[in-house]
Amino acid sequence: MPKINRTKYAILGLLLLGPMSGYDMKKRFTGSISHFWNENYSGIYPMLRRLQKVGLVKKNEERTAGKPVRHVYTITEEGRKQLYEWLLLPAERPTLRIELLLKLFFGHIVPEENLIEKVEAEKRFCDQTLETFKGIEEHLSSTGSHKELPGAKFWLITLSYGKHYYDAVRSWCEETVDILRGGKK
Amino acid sequence: MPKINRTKYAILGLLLLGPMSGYDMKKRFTGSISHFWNENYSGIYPMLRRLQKVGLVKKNEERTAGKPVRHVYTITEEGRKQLYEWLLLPAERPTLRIELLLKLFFGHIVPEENLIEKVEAEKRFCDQTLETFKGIEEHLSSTGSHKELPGAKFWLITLSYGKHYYDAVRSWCEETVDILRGGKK
DNA sequence: GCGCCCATGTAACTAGTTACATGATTCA
DNA sequence: TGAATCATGTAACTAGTTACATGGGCGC
Repeated sequence: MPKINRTKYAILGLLLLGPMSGYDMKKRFTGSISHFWNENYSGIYPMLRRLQKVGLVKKNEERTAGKPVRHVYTITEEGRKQLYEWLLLPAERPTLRIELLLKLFFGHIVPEENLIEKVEAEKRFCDQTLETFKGIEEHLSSTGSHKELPGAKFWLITLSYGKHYYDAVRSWCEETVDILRGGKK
Repeated sequence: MPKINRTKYAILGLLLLGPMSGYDMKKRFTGSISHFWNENYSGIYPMLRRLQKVGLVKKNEERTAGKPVRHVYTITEEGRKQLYEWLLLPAERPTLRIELLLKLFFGHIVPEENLIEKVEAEKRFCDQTLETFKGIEEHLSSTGSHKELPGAKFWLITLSYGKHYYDAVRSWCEETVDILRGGKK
């Protein structure tokens, strides 16, 4: 089986939220969905052109005085259909490459203090991310901006995944620091 | 900053466990460390040659009657030094691309039963993996094969990460199935 | 005047996956 | 006799990252 191009579907999917430009998409990928997906400009722009060429999206140019031209894309019926087909397929699992664990696995040759630093950095990252999630949730419930999304439920589900995940990693970090400190020879 | 080649260090690191062939390495990558790292033959063999050429590993050919020649590699002092330098550096975080979440995020256009299936498949995967971990742990404690590794402690730490992770995802799956079933319109 | 935001994109590179290619031995 | 394991590797492709390139507007 050849590898499926997920950038294509990530882009088509974003267009379900409404017409937008490549720049808008990048903002989404850096924002609240960054904890489970990301794309760079160098993936987005060429893909948008390709999708336009084969008729899965339509382009409109928006001109506002004193601002750069915006290339705003809309999903077509055919685009929607192909996205739908892909959504039905089983989700492929990512092959993990967790550098932190690789470094810990070979950790017996470096000073333990160095390992502890790494684990604590990871913990700080978890804390930060969990804070961000809290902020997003509050923002969502207070402003009622869930109307922006056609499926706020699904959006909460992905957020919940993040919470479970970072909570788990966070407590692993705590345990691990204890082991590393306590188990000192 | 240019991207660092982690395959290089994954291979050098494995050689800390003792001399081995590319084939042996692949077995490790498919075995008990597969939950945090993987490499394919197509990454391993060319890298071993490259590492040999620059003197980070040494090759010995082992001939056994009736068996293919084994190319057994050993890490050199210089290899160990370079690995050490890399181990000290902060671990880079992977950019996540979780297809399941992407599909759920756009899930409002497909039948919910299809989404539930995907989440349940994920749960089954977690259960399976957790079972495997249990097996590994038992095997380790019963046979005392932890002597095989220079740092059994670190090995348990990586295993524990996996347990935390899959436990968390597993309970997220349960919650999510409930939401999807209960929240039916 | 500086830096950030808006907004578009390309070029060059690095990494990663899959398919291809070969062939002996061992075990059921 | 057929599948699995041992054992090596290459070729072709796909995906992903970083650096490069440009330029106006806005706020401090």
